[in-house]
Amino acid sequence: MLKLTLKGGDVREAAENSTVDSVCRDISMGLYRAACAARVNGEVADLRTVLTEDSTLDILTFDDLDGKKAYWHTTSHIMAQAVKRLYPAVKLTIGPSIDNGFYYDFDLDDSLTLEDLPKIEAEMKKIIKEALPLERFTLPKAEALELMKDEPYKCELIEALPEGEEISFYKQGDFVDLCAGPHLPDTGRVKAVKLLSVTGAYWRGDSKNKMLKRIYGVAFPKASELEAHLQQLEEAKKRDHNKLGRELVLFTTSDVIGQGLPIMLPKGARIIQLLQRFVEDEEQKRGWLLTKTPFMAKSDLYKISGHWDHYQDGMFVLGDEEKDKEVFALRPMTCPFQYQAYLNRARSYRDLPLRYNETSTLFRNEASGEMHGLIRVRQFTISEGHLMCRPDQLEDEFKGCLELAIYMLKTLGLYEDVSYRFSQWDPDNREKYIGTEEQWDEAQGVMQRILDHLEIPYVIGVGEAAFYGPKLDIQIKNVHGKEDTLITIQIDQMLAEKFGMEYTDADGSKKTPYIIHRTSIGCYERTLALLIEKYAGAFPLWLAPEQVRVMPISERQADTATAVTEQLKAAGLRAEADLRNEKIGYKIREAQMQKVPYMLIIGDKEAESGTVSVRRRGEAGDQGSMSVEEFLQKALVEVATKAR
RNA sequence: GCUACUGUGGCUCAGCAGGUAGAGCAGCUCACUCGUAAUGAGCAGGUCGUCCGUUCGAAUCGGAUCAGUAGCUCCA
Repeated sequence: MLKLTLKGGDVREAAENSTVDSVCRDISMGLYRAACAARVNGEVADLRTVLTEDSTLDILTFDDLDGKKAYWHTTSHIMAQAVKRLYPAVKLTIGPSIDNGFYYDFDLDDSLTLEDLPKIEAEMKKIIKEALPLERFTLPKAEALELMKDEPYKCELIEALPEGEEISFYKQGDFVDLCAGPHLPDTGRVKAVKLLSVTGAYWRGDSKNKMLKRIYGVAFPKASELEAHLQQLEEAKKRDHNKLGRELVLFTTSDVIGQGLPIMLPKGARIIQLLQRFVEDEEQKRGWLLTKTPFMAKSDLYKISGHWDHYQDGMFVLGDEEKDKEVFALRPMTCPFQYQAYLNRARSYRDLPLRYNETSTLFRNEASGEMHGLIRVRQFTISEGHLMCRPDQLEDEFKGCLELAIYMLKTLGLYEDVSYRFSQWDPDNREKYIGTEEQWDEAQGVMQRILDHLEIPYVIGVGEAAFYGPKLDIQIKNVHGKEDTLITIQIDQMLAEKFGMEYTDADGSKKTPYIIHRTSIGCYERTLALLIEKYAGAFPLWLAPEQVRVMPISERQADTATAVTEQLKAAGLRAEADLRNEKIGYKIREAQMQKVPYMLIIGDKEAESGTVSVRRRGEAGDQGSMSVEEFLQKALVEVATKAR
């Protein structure tokens, strides 16, 4: 008998060579039905795995991440089988599970659109009904290639595997796929499936390769869970900043202005102004010195920095090098400009750290398909900063930059939604970067020591570094689950060297300073986008473009309403009066839709007693009456504390 | 840039086997007027993204282009 240590620490006996599946059945039929995969001695494995030794055994259900992955991965195989049945000429590539479902990439010459998905779903349902068992087998490389001889992409994958390795396959009915597993025991385990979208995707993620057709989908053990998930996707779409931001008249775009060039309307511009004032004031408190540098420079500057060689496609170049005496380019980054400020005079070790900040507008010629609402644009304004310091100051200064970023995120209420990425270079893609291997090892080593010392929980992003150095990126997901960088803090010595930046140390020797590139709140457009989604347009009082709407119940209180509005405005609140002859319910409805935080309602009773009936956005009914002064004090405190 | 989809008044949409546009909301005007998410009536508003083509005739068909969306690649 084998001794199996289960999740709770319970030990269970099982006959030698029994399968995980049969152990599940012994434990309970409920578990047997819910099981998706197992973790045997820490390794994720199929339920059909044969147990040959004493082991630890975790049964993974759909509630476990790895259980979900097996479930979705099997669903992707079912989809591939269905597509193969409907389109026999299709060539299979890869089809993994992802965070929120699965996809499969197909090479198919026929067109494939959203309208084809129900047909594929119907075929999948047949396969599910057939409850085909998934059987695992392995082959040596030569035989694997022979088996997959009609699947060129599979052969390419097999060729890349090391010699001598047994290659695993999964077979369900007449469908065989190269796959490491694990998988559900049979296709009948999948219950509710929905195919969501069909898009293009490059083979092996390389834009030089052929573009394949990718189908995304999701599946759940219960139809009700699928329904709830689809409902959630619909709800998320309602928070989409690109829709909400336009509805709430925060921004717009114009065909004749161009792609990636949003127009900030008064309400959006006000929010950005509030954010900028907040950031600049906070940076000043923390010892940052504001610069204002030009939006463009001669090509000479970018030739020194390396932008000309490494970033020219991303820049808006004004003029033609062949014809014109001088060629300019709009700045894609602030670094070389602020370096010129440093180079203004000789620097001593006593001058360091030197912290330069700037509310900096940048221009990047993004490829046409990259633009997205306010998240990815061609002109944006960033809370930029460059900090020059000595090696002995580097860690403290890095920490200071990080603390500032965290303070900003916490104030905005975004902190709980972010994650850290340590973005490193890709040594196999040298032409993307400047500097030597030694310089990269050095810079990344320094950064890693600091991150580990500060106990920052990060994931490593290989190939995500800037061309001049490694980055700590603070990542955030938008309403569709797509991740973007909100904030970045970088360590760089290479550009400092290129620009001949130095300081005189205590011993009289010339040294190159470390430079920290950082942003405190990211770029305002992107941050605004994420705030719109975070709050579904209902901004905290301190950021709301309109903070108070004053509403007389009838014409009789119009003068009082005007006077109250003026009083609030004089005290610094952004207040508007709604003097239209509309029913009070109608006015409230409109203010609610526009997400105005406070509504002040004035009837005869209030007008006579000098009070207002206060209603808070999103709440049913009024909070009660109070004097205008009392409301004003309350509101001003809420603004000052930046309450959320 | 690539693969697909989309583009009708400020917004949401109808009209599309080709015969020169229709609704609701918003706007404006008038009437009503004291109580918590839509008071009533009327008016006005569109060269159907743009350009070229097919046709006696195009919002409807074809092409190009611009813009938007999803994803890929790239990136803050």
